[in-house]
Amino acid sequence: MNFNELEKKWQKYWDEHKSFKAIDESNKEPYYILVEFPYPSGAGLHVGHVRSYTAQDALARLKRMQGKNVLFPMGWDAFGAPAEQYAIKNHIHPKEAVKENIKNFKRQMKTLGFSFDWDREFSTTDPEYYKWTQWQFLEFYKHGMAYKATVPVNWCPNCKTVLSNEDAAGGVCERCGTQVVQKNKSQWMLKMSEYAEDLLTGLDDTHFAPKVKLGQINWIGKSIGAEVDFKVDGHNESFTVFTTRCDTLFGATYCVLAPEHELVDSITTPEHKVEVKKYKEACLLKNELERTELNKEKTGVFTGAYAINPVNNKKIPIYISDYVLSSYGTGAIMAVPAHDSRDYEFARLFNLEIIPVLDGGDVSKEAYEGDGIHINSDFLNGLNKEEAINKMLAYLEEHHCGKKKINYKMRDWIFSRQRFWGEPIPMIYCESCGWVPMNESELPLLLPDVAEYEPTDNGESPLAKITDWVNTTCPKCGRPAKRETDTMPNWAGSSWYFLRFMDPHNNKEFASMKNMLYWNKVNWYNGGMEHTARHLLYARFWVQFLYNIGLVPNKEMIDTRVSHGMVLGSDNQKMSKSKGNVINPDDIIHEYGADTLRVYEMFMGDYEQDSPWSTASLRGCKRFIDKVIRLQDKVIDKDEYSPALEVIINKSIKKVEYDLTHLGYNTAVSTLMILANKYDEETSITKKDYQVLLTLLNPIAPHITEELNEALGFSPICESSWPTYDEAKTIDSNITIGVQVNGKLRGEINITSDDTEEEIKAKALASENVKKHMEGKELVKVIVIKGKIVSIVVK
RNA sequence: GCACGUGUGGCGGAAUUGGUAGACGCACUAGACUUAGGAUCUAGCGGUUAAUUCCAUGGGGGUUCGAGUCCCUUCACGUGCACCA
Repeated sequence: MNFNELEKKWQKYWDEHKSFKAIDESNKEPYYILVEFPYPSGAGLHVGHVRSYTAQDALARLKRMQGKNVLFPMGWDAFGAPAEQYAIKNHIHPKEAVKENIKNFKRQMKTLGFSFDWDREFSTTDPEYYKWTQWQFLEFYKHGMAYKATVPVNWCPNCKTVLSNEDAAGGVCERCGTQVVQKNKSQWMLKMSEYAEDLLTGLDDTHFAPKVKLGQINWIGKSIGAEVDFKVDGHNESFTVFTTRCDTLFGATYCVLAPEHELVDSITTPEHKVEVKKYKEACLLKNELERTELNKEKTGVFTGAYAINPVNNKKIPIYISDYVLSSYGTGAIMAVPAHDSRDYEFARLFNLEIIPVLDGGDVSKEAYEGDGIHINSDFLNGLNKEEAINKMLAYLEEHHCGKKKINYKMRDWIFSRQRFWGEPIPMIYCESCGWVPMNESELPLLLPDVAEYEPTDNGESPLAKITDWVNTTCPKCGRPAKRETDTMPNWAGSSWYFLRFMDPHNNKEFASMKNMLYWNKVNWYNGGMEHTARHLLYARFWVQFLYNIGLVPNKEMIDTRVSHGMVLGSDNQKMSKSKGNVINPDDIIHEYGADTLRVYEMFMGDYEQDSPWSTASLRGCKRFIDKVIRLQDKVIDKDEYSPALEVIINKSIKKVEYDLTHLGYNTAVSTLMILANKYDEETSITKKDYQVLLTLLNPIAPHITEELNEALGFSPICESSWPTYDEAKTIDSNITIGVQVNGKLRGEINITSDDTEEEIKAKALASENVKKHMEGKELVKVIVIKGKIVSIVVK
């Protein structure tokens, strides 16, 4: 039978026997393995998907054999811009395109033999699913967590559309090349910043990889500092700055406001008005990333106004500059040019005063990070950083001009998109009642069928053009009202899909507490490195909110998060059509079989690192599978391990089991290659020897191993148990270790497991080459590391 | 710029976490079998040397009996940075 036939045969077997069905509330211990569901693009499954799905599939198959009730689901994250773009181009409803793409993705996944529980499949675009996404949005709203605010967006005046930062890279529209401007838009926001501290502390309840935790921590960006109030000279107004170093206040020689700061217009003196206006306009053309680029030349203008430094009443000038962001802190800073490189650069540019307040070098000497004691600082002189901060905080609070303040970089979540292909936000605007939530009973609010998907002239979602849909009545007062035409971001549906998998067909709740309590948490969540900051943070925020209103059982619903590297083209670059380096899994499966592709993708390199494609290396994996097949000719009918193979078999079971649960897929494969090579050296192997190899390989290459196992007369591996190993039999009785003299390897000795330290020492000193290198020297000491090495020190 | 990650043979990568650097695989070389080979088998495969001689894990320094692994410093590349998913 050729591999394509036998793969189909087993895929059919698994389907018909529902071999991978997860049973709600079974007596077995639950184990929930989640791999990020894909965006079903027209390009079909990427070999990168194959890598991570195979890895999780292997884990799922292992855990099932270990007696766990495994939940390993798959679905589709199908809302989003690409489908909408495709629809605009081809005048086809995204719904139709998505249906086709899902069909193709699913076909491909089936040919790879992934052990998903297909009974739990859904798409975020299913009304039965997005009904609950909308319902949850209403919960956010009802609990005061959703609100409208005006925020600047990237706007292309030519395409008349809102652009992502990515589409507006370099300040020009990616599609038409027009200069992008910043435009204010009223958007729905979720109060994620309120959860900053909880999202930070919640990490303690998870087992995310350290770098994943760090990503979360950095995104949240907590900093402890102070707010300091500055009066504007000659005005009644004052403004507040945020600083993490209030102890350097005596060194503050000027202030900078963000160009958008609300005070700018009122404090600017008449003779500076024109210049300030011009500068503000220029800033509108830049996005945040460009503004904060440190290596660019600092720019700014003087407002003509002065602030009063609250600790010494000195008049210091107020500038505006785009290196200060309105979105961080208070949108205003006090500048301490002696100890901050950005402030220093700015001060040099405008010839502003520089007063060092920390001993031990100023910024011009490139040594400003040192926390020297305070100088030129009145009551802080002689104090170190911590003492000075505390004393300054006490001073500020006592004089009512500042206070301790914790600041977070993380902002509220902008939840509106001016797009068609997303979940409609179930809110209605009524002239007399304002924003009114839809009645829950009317959910889902369906996306209408329309012919045109282009945005409107003022950048609103195409939904705004569908007056039938937009015009409705106010749920509160019954008068004519209009629906919100913005839709939700793609992140919405993926923020809670893992909960739905626990109870995917529930039409009364998004998921029952009963099911969520049974499955408890996602034990193992795999996804791309690029999602470890945002998607994970959004999902955790969403869950924590649901937890706080009593709808989910745990504050954190994801226990372990791991991430995978990309599969690059053979040219070591990201695969892309334009580079012509794309590998289509269909072609590989057809020519080499799914098992070969699976083994290769596990073997190709460190799972967490990017790895380039190599068809030559893939062929090597095909040879390995062929070797495993050939080994069946050596099988003799005997139901115990060959004595000569017992140790390596026990070692291999242990190693493969460890590797499959610790992201060591490549070394799991190499362990099995070594085992197969060892078998190959024998003239015969027993049935049991062969069976254990097939079982260990099964999670990675499920089809061929089932076939060979069946030929042995055994029942299917997917219904069997994972082999156990005997720790005592994983240790070789004779091993070779190295002997070093003064740190250099000078010989090898054979030792047995019951050699004493003295015996090992004696063997080492008796070794010919060792003796040669010790000649005429005085023995200082001999270090014996059991089972590893002997190190001899001579003088 | 900030954050994170990565640098080991011709290539992908191993290294039990401080203990024989280069497992396993690819590519390559020589040979065997062969009408044939993208098959199989055997041997070799970091550089260097008369030599298990010396040098080698991006570069430089340090700690240690011993460093790819720890510390300091430096260079290069990759990824993310809030409307791509």
